[in-house]
Amino acid sequence: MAASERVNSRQVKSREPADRHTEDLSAEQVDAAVTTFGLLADATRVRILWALRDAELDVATLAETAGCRPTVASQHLAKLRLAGLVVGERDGRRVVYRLQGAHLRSLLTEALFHADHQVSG
Amino acid sequence: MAASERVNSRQVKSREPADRHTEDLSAEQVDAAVTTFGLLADATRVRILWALRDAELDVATLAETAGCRPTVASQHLAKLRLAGLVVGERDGRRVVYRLQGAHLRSLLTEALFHADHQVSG
DNA sequence: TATATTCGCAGGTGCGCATATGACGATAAT
DNA sequence: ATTATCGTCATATGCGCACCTGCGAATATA
Repeated sequence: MAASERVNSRQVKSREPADRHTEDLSAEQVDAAVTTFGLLADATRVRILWALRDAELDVATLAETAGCRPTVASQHLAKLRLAGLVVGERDGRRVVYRLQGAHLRSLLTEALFHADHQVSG
Repeated sequence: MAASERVNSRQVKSREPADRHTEDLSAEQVDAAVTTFGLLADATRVRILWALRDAELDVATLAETAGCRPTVASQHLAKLRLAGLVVGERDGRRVVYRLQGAHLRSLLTEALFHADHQVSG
């Protein structure tokens, strides 16, 4: 970012989430959304998250489903885990991952539905 | 899951969107979603798109809103236009942009609501 | 004048590779 | 029987390298 960036001084603080959609965006909100979008901007991660949409799977299974090597899947899962999008639980030698929160699920559905519209439209 | 599951041959044509969410993802679908996510993985573009959520604005206004220079805003708008997320119409010397399709709107709302949850949670 | 396009550069990211950590099973020594 | 050691499988991590992307500056176009 340039040093002379005009800071969007939004001092509105206490608003209901009901009319949040009318509000301007806070920097943290944009940052969080951008981070999530950035993580979703990868085919392998999308396939991994989609596989985790309705199941808890280990790294090897996710790798096979996503069509990548377990090492690569592990790297992606580490990023997703650090971002709080997934959680992993040890089960013996394996680690079983699952989605964190319901928002991501609906977000994925919405996005891929939108994508399907774009493809066939 | 056996080892012999590979290319999602896209022969399923007539499916209801209702059980689409149970389907496997096609490569084109993933590609389209990843492209969209990639475009949304930028703070300036998110702010631009959010500003276009319920209004039609020109480049200068969008630049001021997004906190960037008009040149930069134009570059972002060019990408968004090429991807079909926005459309621009000439109005004299200016070009007025607007969102294309309702899916993007709901996707933005969903994502930023998710982001807001992450921030305050 | 307002937008658009092109080019060059710095920064970020995914992948392949090698390696480390951790857990389970088997086997052998005490 | 206990435990110590080895080997292996599953996952995680660090490194180097191409590749992509956003910004700035200059230029073109309407």
